[in-house]
Amino acid sequence: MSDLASLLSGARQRLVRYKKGQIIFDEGEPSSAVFRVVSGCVRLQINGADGHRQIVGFLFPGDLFGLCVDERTSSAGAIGDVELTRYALDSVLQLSTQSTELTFELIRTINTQFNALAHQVEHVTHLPARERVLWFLSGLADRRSGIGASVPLPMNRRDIGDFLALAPETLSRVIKTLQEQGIVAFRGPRAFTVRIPALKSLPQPFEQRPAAA
Amino acid sequence: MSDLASLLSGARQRLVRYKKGQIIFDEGEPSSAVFRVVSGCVRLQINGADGHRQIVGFLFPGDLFGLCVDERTSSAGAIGDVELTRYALDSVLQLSTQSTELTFELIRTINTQFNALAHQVEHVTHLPARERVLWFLSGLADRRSGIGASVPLPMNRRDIGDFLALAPETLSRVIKTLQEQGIVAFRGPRAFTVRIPALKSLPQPFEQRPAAA
DNA sequence: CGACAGATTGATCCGTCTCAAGCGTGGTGG
DNA sequence: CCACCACGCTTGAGACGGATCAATCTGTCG
Repeated sequence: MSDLASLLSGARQRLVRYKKGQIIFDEGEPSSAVFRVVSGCVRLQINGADGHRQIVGFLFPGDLFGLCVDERTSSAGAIGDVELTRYALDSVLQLSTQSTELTFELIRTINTQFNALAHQVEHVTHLPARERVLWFLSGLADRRSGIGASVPLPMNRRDIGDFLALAPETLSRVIKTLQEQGIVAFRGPRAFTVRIPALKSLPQPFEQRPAAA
Repeated sequence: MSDLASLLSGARQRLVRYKKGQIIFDEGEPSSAVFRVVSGCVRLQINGADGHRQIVGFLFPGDLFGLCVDERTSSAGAIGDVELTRYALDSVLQLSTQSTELTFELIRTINTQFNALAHQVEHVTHLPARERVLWFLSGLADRRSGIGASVPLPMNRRDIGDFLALAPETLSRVIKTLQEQGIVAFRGPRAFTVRIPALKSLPQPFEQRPAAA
């Protein structure tokens, strides 16, 4: 399992920073770079005409995103302050013609994201609110810390709602119920603990990183 | 704009046929081939634990699908009888190390599908039933024939419902209303005409093929 | 000419959204 | 250092869209 970061070390790159709420790129823009999260959290989103927003993915440190051939197919924004490695697109594609490994990893990456999104649709459309939230929280916990530990929640309720297709009010109510039932425990709105491993059978909302950190 | 079919002509391939309802591959299986639709229609789907099903894409002649690195990340099934070109995966990857063009097109293809899925989520989660159906039908019409002409509908109501996250009953009711309003006209359950171009601003539910047939 | 799957229609129920109002907290400026 | 303000989060009451359950209709194929 080769590491994307080292495979990309030969590409033209630089470290970039974005502040909370800043837009990294917008749907429709010409695509000229690929990014990798160094620290912080990024959201991929589709902006509906009516002002509604659908978040199609959260990216965490180590994740690659923004690999589009011509146009950006979604928008990306910083959830909190973030640091990213920005790779010039032509340079990455260039490099991939010389490294089968890289090509392979690139395809794997997009594939993984497609997979995650496909399952997101499945869950968001077929699961009731309570199960959606549980799926999200336990998925986050699995990826970020593990059951039992305190898990940081970088995004706010609206972000979570826009990911799960729930109104913030509904989300809040569901979380309250979940706490009353002792299934999760919140320490403030931005950190929680999953008490009961519960539905381990649920697929994960985030890519299970194969390697690397 | 290079043609995927010709770029793949050097890969190990053969023509395969599936009959109506047959499974082409199942989620979790090892991935050993990529397919291209020759004739008929294929659905990509995620099977939920509770028997629910989410269709994450319909594939039409010319479309490439099933490019997964290790495991199949979704299931694929034949909607009617279909003919596919089956390319051996190792052979395709092998070829892509020699052809930058192919690598490029491969990435573009997955990218396009990710894009389509992302917008599907947006529409299915934020649009009311009526708009969802309209989006689907006019998207199909645009891709398959053009407004005004009679458009074949290869899939049944359940398939459409599972794509739009609507119960077949609701779908049926919406279609009835749309007909009464003179917006669409059905000639039997498997062919329709869009009377009013209506909301052209809606993004398309299917990849707008850049080239090829 | 049956038989069966798919499609339609009807009546009712329930989950979630919406609108509206409180609450808490962190940040800012006096 | 404290008071204020603004934003995010929570809580409540009500409305509504779509799901569900159940029955009937239609076309299609043997």
